[in-house]
Amino acid sequence: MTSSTSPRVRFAPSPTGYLHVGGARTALFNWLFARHFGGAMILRIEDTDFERSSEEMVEGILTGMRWLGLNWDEGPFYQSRRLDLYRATAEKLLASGHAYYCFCTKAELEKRRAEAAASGPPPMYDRRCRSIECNAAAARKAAGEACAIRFAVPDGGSTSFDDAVFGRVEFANAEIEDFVLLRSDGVPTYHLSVVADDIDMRLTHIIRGADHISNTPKQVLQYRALGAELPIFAHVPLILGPDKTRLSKRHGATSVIAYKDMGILPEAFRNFLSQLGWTPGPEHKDQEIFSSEDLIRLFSLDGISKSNAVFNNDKLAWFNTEYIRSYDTKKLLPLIEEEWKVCNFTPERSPEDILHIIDLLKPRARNLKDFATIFRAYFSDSFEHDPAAVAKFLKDPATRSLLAQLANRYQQLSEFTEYSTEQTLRTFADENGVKAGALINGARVALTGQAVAPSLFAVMVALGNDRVIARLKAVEEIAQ
RNA sequence: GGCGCCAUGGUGUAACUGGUUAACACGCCGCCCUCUCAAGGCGGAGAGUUCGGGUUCGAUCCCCGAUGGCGCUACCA
Repeated sequence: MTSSTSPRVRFAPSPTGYLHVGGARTALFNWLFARHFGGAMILRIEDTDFERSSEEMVEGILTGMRWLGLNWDEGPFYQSRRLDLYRATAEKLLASGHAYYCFCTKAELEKRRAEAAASGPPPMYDRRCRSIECNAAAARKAAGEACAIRFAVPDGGSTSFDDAVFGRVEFANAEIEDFVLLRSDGVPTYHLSVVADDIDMRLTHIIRGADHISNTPKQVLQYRALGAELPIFAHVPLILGPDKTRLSKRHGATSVIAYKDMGILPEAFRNFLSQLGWTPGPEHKDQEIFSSEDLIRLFSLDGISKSNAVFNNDKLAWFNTEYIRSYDTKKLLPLIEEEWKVCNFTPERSPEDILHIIDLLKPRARNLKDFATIFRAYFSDSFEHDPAAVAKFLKDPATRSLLAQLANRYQQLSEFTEYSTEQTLRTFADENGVKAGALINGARVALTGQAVAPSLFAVMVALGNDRVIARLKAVEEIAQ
């Protein structure tokens, strides 16, 4: 592929908040598209709203992208450091008669808007400054009067574009306001800076949220006025909460990092996000688990859906268990160690034992946090017994007493294997006329603190005879 | 309000350019397995494709309208 046909895309978040799931998916789609075609992914920080932007949020966004494994090829570029480009672009538009100075102050505009709203008509800018003669306007500006620069939207006709997802979209020019390009303080608005940057950065495809569809004609108008070639627009449907309103804090976690903190695997989250509003086509309709390589190979704009998608936590949880289950244990270990660190938990087992235990446990883990909470007993002697589990399987004094006696049998065992431990327990149960199940269930709680665990005898071997014996002997001390 | 977009079970999606008992996954229910729970196996409930017209031999698919949802409507992005 030659460089002229190699696509260039960008993710352009505004650092007014952390990376949220909608933004993450937009970033993911851009990334998949770039990687699929061997193009370039550019990261641009849209921080022209100085009030609301912060360096901390930029860091948060970068952290989120790194967590998801979405790397970029150029940037991050900061719009706040490219002000000259925007001013020059505005000047160009001014010089070619596509823009004009507007001396209306913000207060005046607000007042007029309020009045207009009362009487009915849509509160669009009335274009009053458009009729000020060029020279007169220049003179006023030279005299020090504050002014913004507005784009002069054509009077009649319409503006349209062909969206790669939505098809042809058309807006009557009469519906488009003479929007501000450059504020009176010389800072560009979004409308100006996106276009100036998208042109300057030679972007070929603009993949972004569908909330920008209505802004697009304003941008198309600028491309034309600037004599620039239009990129291909691809608007991605929005991600909604369970109540079908736009995903927000009300619905719980919106920051991508919150999902990391919840114990979600980045690969699982990425796979889940990829399925929101995109499908690889009918030949893969029975498949939902896709590796990054699959996703990159299969991704295309045609697979993007037009309707909004609802974020489903259950489905995400399912992806997560699938990924944990099949994750390479050695690669899982550092992620689990991170969870331990967060919980101030220190394992007391050897590295080999830890690997073996993770292997045993990962098929039934729901998330990474499990290893630092309900699975503690496998890694350390300091763990709590779940009161509900104790009440269910250890409330009978006879069971407790038998389990303590069982410890003595295990003490005499010459080899401690799944087979020998099971035989010992079953024989012991027979001799005492109780069901093996009762002892197994009780032992499970005594050994792991939980009513749920892998096969008991596999657990015993993983724990080792010393711990098994000690914990069984201590069964009477477990609080009821 | 105006403008734009969208509309398949509870959720995510499939159904080649109109012809299928409308498919798959998550979730839900039941059974099997069994030392618990997951997993796994088997089975089930759940949509006639938002509604109403039209075109057609035939519409989830094309057209019109309605309804609903979402988006935009700032010197925010």
